[in-house]
Parts: sequence; structure tokens; C-alpha cells
Amino acid sequence: MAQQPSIPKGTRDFSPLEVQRRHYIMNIIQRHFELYGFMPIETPSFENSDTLMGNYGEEGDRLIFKILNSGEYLEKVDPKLLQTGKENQLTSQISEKALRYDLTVPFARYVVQNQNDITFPFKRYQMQNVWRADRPQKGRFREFTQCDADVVGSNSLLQEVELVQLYDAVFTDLKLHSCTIKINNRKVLAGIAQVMGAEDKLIDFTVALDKLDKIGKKKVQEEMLSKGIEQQAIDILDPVFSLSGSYAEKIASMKELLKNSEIGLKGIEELEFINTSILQVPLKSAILDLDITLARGLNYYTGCIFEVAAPEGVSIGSIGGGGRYDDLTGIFGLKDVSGVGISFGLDRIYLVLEQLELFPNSVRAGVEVLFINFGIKEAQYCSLWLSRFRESGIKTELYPDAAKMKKQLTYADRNAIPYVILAGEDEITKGKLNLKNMASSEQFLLTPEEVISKLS
RNA sequence: GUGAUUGUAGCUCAGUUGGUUAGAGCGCUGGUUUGUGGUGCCGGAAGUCGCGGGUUCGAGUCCCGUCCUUCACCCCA
Repeated sequence: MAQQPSIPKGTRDFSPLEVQRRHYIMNIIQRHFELYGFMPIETPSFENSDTLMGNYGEEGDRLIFKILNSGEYLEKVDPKLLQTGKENQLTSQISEKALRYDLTVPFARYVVQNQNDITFPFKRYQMQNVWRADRPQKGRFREFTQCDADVVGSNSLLQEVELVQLYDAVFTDLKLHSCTIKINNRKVLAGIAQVMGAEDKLIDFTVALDKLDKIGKKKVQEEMLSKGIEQQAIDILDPVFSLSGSYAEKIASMKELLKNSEIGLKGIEELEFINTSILQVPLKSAILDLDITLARGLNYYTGCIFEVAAPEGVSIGSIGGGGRYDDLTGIFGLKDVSGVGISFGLDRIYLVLEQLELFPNSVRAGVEVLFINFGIKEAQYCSLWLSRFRESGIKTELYPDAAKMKKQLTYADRNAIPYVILAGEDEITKGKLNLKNMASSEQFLLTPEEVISKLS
């Protein structure tokens, strides 16, 4: 017995049913992307390392899969470096390429590279795999699929509004009701840090604040203290910890807190505009909620940020996220192009739909008719009709071997094929086909044309 | 990267205080009037008990290491 084969940690195989269900989700997302005017592009699975590195924060860079150079990659390395064991420097010498970590940064690279051929504002969608060298966990893989829609070249907040509506449209169509679209604004977070006098600790402060609903007020305060934020500053935060009420009420409280911060008030103004616009055309099934604690780790966001939480009772991380990045293309040399986008986490949406049993039965669409194989002569008679059936749009297959009837019928049964056709000597003589309904066991002796019209 | 957890047939798992040839169910395969499946009956194949070391007369069972699984943290879809 050979050793059991296996696949790398955090990767998965997909069975026929799983692939069909994934296509079901992707088709719905794709349809709405296109309804909102987004165009598809694709980019390579791997990029030059310097395209990716430095955009995701320190943690993010650590999770990028690096690709080892080909050939004698060690020859070019400074021997001293090997001995000192400085991994960061060593990595850059033996690896020049890396698997993409998300779709947004490669997209920014694409925009810069193709700027002369692009008419702005440019709206694109992209549904491809990304890779993260994370430790796998529930709903967390090292290879997974993101479905992104981004707009670059427009500062208009109407884009943010449309993206919220797009989220709502997709989740409504998936019958996934009561998702919460959490929204916040980096400017508000910057404003809070300003008011606290902790501008230099912005990242530490937001990372700690982000954990509020998970570990509670006290632990968040402890973490901030340990990061060197003054107790006095943390006290100013108090209204944020106890923020409650409707979207509009939270806006009002935050206005008061941020009254001395220009940037903070700008963020609040944006959030207010989005809410007002959304209220004019109410969302169909999702809930838009202002969550001041929402931070998101990706470095490049500068304005509104989004995160989608699955309906209550489903314990899984966020199923989507996004936000505005004012200068992502700047790092590749194209200034003053603002972008905003959202992402759907296909794999997590799958897990949620599975847990809530929201996949329609019709998703499983296999063969409709199986021709039983009685032997060469009979099979040749059947093959005349096979192509006719297929031309009529009926998914048809002929059992390849003249195996025992029991085996062939078991095959049909296992594959949930609803009809089989028995065409042996008798039927050939009469020029007919015997159509058997697998569920009811009824059989009908019909002409091929009658069978086609019955099944199509 | 930190901390826990798991590993026995293709799958889900039993396996008693360490004691001869390691079990069950499902699945697979063959047969049960060779033109009739889903439930019956009879038979069969399949495991160097994750891997490496150690303790012992003897290890699936105890000890150490390692890898893998799963979970939490970090971070994130």
C-alpha cells in the first residue's frame, strides 16, 4: 500500500457538488458586479515581491508566500548574510516573486501600468484566488477566493453608497438576510487619535479599539496602556466605548467628541452623507451599521472602511470587507487617483450558506439521462440518439461498458440521474426506446422523438 | 509567530491496569434466476496502529522528539 497522498495545510479539494455550489455563489456575485457596471480583469497568481511587500503592514508582509528563485539561488547570496541569519534581508535575495495576498494591490499595479489605455473612472471586478501563509483555522485557509469590485479615479462618495447597495443586492439574492454591513472611516479614527493627543500611536490605538466587542472595554484599555497611550487620553475615549443608539445618534455623539478635529469631522460628514443617501433607497435585507471600533488592518485604507458580518448565530469572521484608499496607485508612481472597493469572501460565504442550509437543491445539476449499455451493437444504436439528445439540450450519457444491469442502475442511482434508457434487441427492432423513471420505477416504451419532447 | 488539541482499514470510530495472528459500522468488491437500482442474505479484499527514538521479556497502549489535524491568540476573507 502506497503512502497516503495529501495536500498542503490550509488547502482543499472541491467535490463536484462543492464546485457547483461555489459557481452558484460566484454567478450571483458576478451578475451584480456587471449590473453595477464593473468590468472583469484577471492578473497573475504571483507578482514581483516589491509590488506586494510593504502594503499590508508588518503582519501582512509576514503572511505573504514567497517564491524561491530558480537555479543556483544561493550563489548570489552574501555568505555573511547566511551566517547572521537576518531573514528579511536573506529573503529578498533568494526570492524575487510572491503569491498575491489580495486583489487590490495587484489591481493598483494594473491601473498604473495600463493608465494610458484606461478611461477613468475605471470600474473593474476580479474573482481569483489569493494566498496567505497563515495558520489555518475555522473559515480560514491558506488559499482562498476573493471576489472584488473596485472603482478608481473618482472621489465621489456616491461610489461608497453604490458599494453598500451592491453588498445588499448580492446578499439579498443569496437569500442571506440580516447581514450587517459595518462602516467606519479612517478619518474619524485619525480624528479620535488627534483629540486624544495620540496621533503617533494611531495604529496601536485602532488595533486595540477594534477588539472592543471581542474582549471588552477593560482589556482594550489595558492594551492601550501597554502600548504607551496615556490614561488621560484613554479617558477622553470613554464616549466611544459607550456609544449606542441609531446610526444618526452615534453620528451626533461623535460630532460632539470630534468638534476640535478637522479631519475627524470630515470623516463624520462622509459617514453622514452615506447614511442619508442609503435611507433614500432603503436596503432590501442588509443592515448598515456605524461601528466606530471597526479598524481593519490593511495599511492602505484612508477613508470609509467596510466589513460585513454574517447573520447572528453564525460564528465566522467577516464575509466581506473593503474601503477607500486615496493613494494606493501612488506607490507605483500614479498620484492623485483615489480608489474604493469591496471584497466578498467566497469561502466564508460558502460556509455560512451551508450552515444556514441556503443552497437551493437545483444547484446540483448533473446528467439527466443514462443510456444503459447492452453491448457493442446496442451501444451503436444508442449513440445515434445520444447526439440528438445533446443537441436538444438534454444532459445525456452512455454507460461506457456493457456491465451488468445492476451495476449500471446503481451508477444512475448514486449519481442521482433521474432517467435511464433501456434499448436492447426488442427496442431496436421496434425503433423505440424504453424510458425508465428512476424515482417511480415506471417505464414507457416511446419513440426517440417522444422521449426528447418529454425531457426537454 | 504564541498556546492548546488530535493522529488505529477509503470514511467514522472501538481497543480494557502494556500480554499471543488489531476489531466494528459504513464504503468498496463478488455472488444471490446472466434485461431492472435504491432496503435483504452470503462471501472477499483492505491497517509495518502518523513518523523516529526510548523504557520493557513484550508497546496501538508508557516516556521523549517530530510532523499532521483541529481550535484559540496574533492578524484577517
